[in-house]
Amino acid sequence: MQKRDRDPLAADDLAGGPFGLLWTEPKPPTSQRGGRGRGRGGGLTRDEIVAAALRLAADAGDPDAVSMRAIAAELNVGTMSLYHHVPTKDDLLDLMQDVVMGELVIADDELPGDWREALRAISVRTYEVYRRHPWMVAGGWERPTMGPRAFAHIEQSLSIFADMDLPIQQIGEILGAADDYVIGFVTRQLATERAVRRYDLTMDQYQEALQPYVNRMIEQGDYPNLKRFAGEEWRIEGQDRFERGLAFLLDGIAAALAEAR
Amino acid sequence: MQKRDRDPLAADDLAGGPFGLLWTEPKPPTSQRGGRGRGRGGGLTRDEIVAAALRLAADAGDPDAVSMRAIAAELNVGTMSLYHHVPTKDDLLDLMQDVVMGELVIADDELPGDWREALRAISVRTYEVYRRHPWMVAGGWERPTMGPRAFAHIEQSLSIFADMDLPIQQIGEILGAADDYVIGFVTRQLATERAVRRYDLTMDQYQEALQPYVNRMIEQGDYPNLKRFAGEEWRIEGQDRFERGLAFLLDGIAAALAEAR
DNA sequence: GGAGTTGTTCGTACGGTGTACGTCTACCGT
DNA sequence: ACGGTAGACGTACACCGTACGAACAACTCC
Repeated sequence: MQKRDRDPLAADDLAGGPFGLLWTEPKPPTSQRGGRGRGRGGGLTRDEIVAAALRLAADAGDPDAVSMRAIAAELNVGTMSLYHHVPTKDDLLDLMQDVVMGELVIADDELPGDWREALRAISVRTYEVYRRHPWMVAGGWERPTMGPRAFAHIEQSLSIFADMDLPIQQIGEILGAADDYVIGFVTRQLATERAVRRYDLTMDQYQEALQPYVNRMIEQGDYPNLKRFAGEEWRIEGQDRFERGLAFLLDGIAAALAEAR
Repeated sequence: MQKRDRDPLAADDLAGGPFGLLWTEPKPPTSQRGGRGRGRGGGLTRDEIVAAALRLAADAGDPDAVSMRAIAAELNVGTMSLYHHVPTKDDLLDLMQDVVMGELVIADDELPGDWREALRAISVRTYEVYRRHPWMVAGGWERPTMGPRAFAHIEQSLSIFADMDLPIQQIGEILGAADDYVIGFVTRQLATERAVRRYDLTMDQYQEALQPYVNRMIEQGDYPNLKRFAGEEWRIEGQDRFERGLAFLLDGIAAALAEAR
């Protein structure tokens, strides 16, 4: 994916910096038409493209399934037609990402009042959303999401500390740490699953294959501590471990907040 | 990158499962020769390939710089020659990854005796290593590293809890949480930097461009909490924030360990 | 109504990727 | 001396993102 030439002095750039391009100047929804023939107002919209891309990414769990050609085929449209609505594939990924960011926002009446529970809820939600959209972890991430829905998410995250009068710096540290943990967990979990899929195994088969290999390594190397646990069942767990690690983090944050008081 | 056909019943597979292939059956170091002409014993070795790939990945920070053609060119060798020493590019990434895993291991006399300080040291080291090798975060990750050097790293991680008599399950949770946090942090940090590079800006320019955009968003939307902090300086920090978040996590772990006692 | 403008679609082409397949060559064991 | 073979290599295929420019329908203006 090579960088596209961008005139740094283009009017749009001056208007809103690199950020304004996508979000502040949405293409007007061209008048719908039945057919998709050539000519003006062909009915193809940016939203349609984003939706199709999301559909492709969801159907195949594989992020590579999202290619400009595939999206175009999905919409019965020439590949290059897409580029009139989206400057670059990276930008398209940004747009997709922002749609997903919408799923991060928790309904107001479901957000706990206690900051700890609220942050836990948001983190769990984030975890679930990333699991639902693995391409967001593997692909994209070219730009820290700055679309409108991302703002809504950030706003909600900030709101849970609203009545505590903390400096923004500290809030940023806390929210950042939680985000880091979540996406780290998902990244590693997805990596394991991709590894399993690479050999067309199930998770159980993978574990079974891993065991004798590890034993062999232990035998022929000097690993006293590994050896100590060699016999025991060693499971790669899912959401369980996620909650545990998150609890560590939240406890640590709580301690820091209590101390500062 | 499409999956390569793999005969699931091949002899090697049965010997060591999917794991044995790369690590337990290294190609013998063929007798070195001066020239690289055709014929037997051409002097090209797996180690050489891995080294060249690492060199390429390091020179250009870009993980895309590592292509089979580029590696071959670096070695003055035909592209397809590489495939006699490495089954797949993914496997090559695994090999590269394992070399880097070697950098994770801390010299024994530098590893603190206290578990907390030791885990901190390992996490910081991990952070530094991933920063040095950004391609490991963006690329690879197809298989949780299981090479010899990875074992050394795991062994060292386990060693810091050796005298505490904890169940393996709990140790796994703790080490896993630390790893998750670290790679999450690096992933997000690298993402930001890649975003900045996408528009050929420096970090400062990026921050400058971000500010007015955020302000504009705040003005035209309903973001009371964001608004509260709108005026304040908001910096995207580096290692500082890493240490802070890590401290949260370690504090939480310490609390859990103290309670169990 | 005719002419020009403008917005959109789309075909072709370029340079890149990973790698399957078959061929060639120089060494090795006999 | 000679066949077998390990290893290097050329070609080709199917994919990717996207630059470029032509084709065309609808709108605006005279």
